[in-house]
Amino acid sequence: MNHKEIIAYLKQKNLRVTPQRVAIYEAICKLNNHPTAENIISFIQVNHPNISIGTVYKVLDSLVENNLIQKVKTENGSMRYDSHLSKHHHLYCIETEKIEDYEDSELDKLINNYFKKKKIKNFQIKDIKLQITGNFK
Amino acid sequence: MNHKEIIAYLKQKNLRVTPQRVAIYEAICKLNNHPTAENIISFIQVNHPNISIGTVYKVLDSLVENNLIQKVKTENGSMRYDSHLSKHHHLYCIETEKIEDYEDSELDKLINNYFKKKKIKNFQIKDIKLQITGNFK
DNA sequence: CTGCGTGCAAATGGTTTGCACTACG
DNA sequence: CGTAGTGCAAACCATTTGCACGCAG
Repeated sequence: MNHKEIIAYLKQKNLRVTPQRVAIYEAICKLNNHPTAENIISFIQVNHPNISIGTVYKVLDSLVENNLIQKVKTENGSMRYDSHLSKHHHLYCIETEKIEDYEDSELDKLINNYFKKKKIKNFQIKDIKLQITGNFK
Repeated sequence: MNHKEIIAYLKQKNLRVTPQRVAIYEAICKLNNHPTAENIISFIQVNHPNISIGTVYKVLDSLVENNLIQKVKTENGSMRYDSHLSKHHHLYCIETEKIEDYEDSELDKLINNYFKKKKIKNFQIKDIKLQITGNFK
């Protein structure tokens, strides 16, 4: 998604278009693979030296609220952000702490079918996410 | 697991038996359902008024390292502890933030079989955990 | 113009750390 | 007795908040 498209997208979502918002959203798109707030900040500070950390967090929150991005929590507690919106699971690399998206509609179907037959008692399922840990080869 | 058994268990794991350790491990067993460090501290402080927060965290770390308990991270980033060691998944209640264990060897078998056939390219799976979110009825 | 968005700096909160002291084995 | 464990308080670090100013609509 390029600059113009981002601006159009923000407008369409009824968000005020500010240079900071555009930059932050652009950063998340370019920094593929779940950047932390820190990653985003240092990426942006190249072109926006006076953007403030507080602002970044505020913008991230509003992007999450308006469903432009998703928040992913990690093993060590810090948050990561993902511009990839469709339902997906995550691969966690034990060694490098890298996180990658994993989409697999066949697997989703399998699991959904399983829970269609076998309900969990006293619990109504809303969503199922897999955390797959291992190593990239 | 009662007091005596806990002491025996710690010994068997080559851990020094101190009143603090016993109390903390006992607290986690009794406070079924994934207490936070804070939950544990306030539970223990009834009988051990001068136990220190730092100590609790240190003991929790050593119990985790020695495989007496497991660490579970939550949505909001704080850690929870679980004396339940066998492989299991988690049910997250959206409304109450309650976490419950979910064991289902049939499901595990299904998923393992699936990934035996369909490998993820460039990734070697070590473990798979499901986060099932929804509501308790 | 009006109010949302921003920058700054201080506050927060859960967790960690350093160090002198204590007590388990 | 020697060393691992403890208590305390200060440090950490990612994130949040409050407030005055600035800019988008």
